[in-house]
Amino acid sequence: MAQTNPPFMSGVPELLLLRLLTQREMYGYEIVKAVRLVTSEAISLGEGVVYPVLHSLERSGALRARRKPVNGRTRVYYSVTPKGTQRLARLTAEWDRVSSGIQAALGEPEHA
Amino acid sequence: MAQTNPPFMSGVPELLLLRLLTQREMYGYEIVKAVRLVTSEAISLGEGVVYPVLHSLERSGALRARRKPVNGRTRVYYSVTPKGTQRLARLTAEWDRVSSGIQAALGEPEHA
DNA sequence: TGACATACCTTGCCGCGCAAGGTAGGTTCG
DNA sequence: CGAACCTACCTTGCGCGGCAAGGTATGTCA
Repeated sequence: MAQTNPPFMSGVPELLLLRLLTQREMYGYEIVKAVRLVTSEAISLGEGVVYPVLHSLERSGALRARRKPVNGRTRVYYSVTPKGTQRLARLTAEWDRVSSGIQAALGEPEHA
Repeated sequence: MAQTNPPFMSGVPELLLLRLLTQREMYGYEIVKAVRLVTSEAISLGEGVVYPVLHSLERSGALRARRKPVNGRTRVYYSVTPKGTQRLARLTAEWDRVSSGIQAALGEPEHA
């Protein structure tokens, strides 16, 4: 009863974060709000999603973290490494595959 | 620590099955193969996904089951009830929202 | 007889995504 | 100076969705 590979629909938060960070360096709290913005409120990831994903991406070498004091408060800025760029490419391709597959299914005539 | 509402990316198997069954009455084993077909191999749902979803949709009144002997073997054909049609509409709308949100995020310029 | 396809089903579990809660500094305002 | 609220970071705990695996039974064809 092994659960070998991840469910086919997962990994979207990861995809979104990598994509955002490709455009510019950002910190967690900022990302939480940016996600709502760029997805036109369609998707809202809480901090309980964002921070863990950030940490795991850093651990796997897809992101680099840089602590930076701003106004006497510390922010952790993340930027995408080459490894992260690769990962983004893989996730994007997979997303395209899956979503266009679903689109195809939905696009079929209502009655055969 | 309550888990109130379902994760934003879930319910795709349900969506797919309802959509297929809208086109014609089908039985489980047939659906397993149909999903691969209509999604151009992009998505493959095993029987361990399909049957439980079928049962839960029936329990909730979205599907009606009809046992029908074919070649001395019994098949269970499922068809969509009005309730199921409503559910399909809701799921489709939600999928459109989410997937176009992601599309928007992915479509942004690589560097700001 | 064995192998393979059809056709149904359930069990068990992994891990994603999430709500909730916790810490701490900054500002604003009465 | 306390209260209320925003910024900014974090972890804990868990529900449940999706899945692999395994189980039953009939049909069929070499």
